[in-house]
Amino acid sequence: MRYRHQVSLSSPAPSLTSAAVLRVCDWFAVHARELPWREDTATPWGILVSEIMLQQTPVVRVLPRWQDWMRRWPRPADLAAAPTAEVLRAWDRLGYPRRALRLQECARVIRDEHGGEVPATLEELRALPGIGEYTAAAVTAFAFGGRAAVADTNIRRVLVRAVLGQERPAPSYTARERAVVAATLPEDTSRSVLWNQAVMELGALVCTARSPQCGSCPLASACAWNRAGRPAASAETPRRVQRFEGTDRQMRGRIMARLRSAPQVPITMLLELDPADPARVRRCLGTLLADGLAERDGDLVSLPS
DNA sequence: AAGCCGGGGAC
DNA sequence: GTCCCAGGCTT
Repeated sequence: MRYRHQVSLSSPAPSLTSAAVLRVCDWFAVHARELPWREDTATPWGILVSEIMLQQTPVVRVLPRWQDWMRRWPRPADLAAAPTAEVLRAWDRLGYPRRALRLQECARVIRDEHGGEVPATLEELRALPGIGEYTAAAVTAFAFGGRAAVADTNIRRVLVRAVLGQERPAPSYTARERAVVAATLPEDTSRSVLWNQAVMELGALVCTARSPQCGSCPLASACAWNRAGRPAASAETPRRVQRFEGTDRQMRGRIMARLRSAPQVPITMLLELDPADPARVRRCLGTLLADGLAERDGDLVSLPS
């Protein structure tokens, strides 16, 4: 285990009672949404694809893209062999298209180094492109039934409220939070898988960021934040939400949308995306070319072949 | 630890 | 207009 993951034994992390854990699992059995990547027929590959698509992207927007994607590329080898331009078009407007590039790289590594099968261990998953700490744990748990501490934005928020009594997590995943997530994870493996799913769903449906429905929460009586009167977060931890309007990120998105719409696009047409500032378009196009999201052939730009 | 990377819907 | 969404990668 790496040093920064170690927890001081002198201050054991607070946790939840086993009764509270059971209440959340019971709640999940009744209220869980029916999502296609949760069906018994879902493959590890399908679950991995869903996790990548769901990174910073709401479920409702992922659903149709995932269905099309899995119908088209049901196995890693199928995606590995696809033209990258088609992969990026299928990604459509899910956002952060570098995820689509990494997903295809991921498929190629799985084909070339794992015999075409999604690896089942945390370490092997974490080594795949586009798979970080969260996704490796999620695939371990949800695709292979392994015991792993899953910590997405929902689980972090629920546990920070219920255990630490704060309205919302810090911007970065702190060692303190990590200790709470680990301490709360049930020892029993199958119970841990259910727990991860249940807390995540609770955060998505009840313990939401904006208007938590504490009245119908199975943790209400155990929740430190609720018991304290749901105090607002201190102003010391500012939101630092990223601006979008007028940024390079927005322009990159506009360029990508234009590239998806035709086999090739003249640079002159791309420059018209911001007639007042063609230098900005050129700068953004440059970063897209550097990222491998676009290709240039003379005056023509296209998605990568 | 901080900054960057899309896009859309809820408020 | 603000905030949020099953995060990851680079510096």
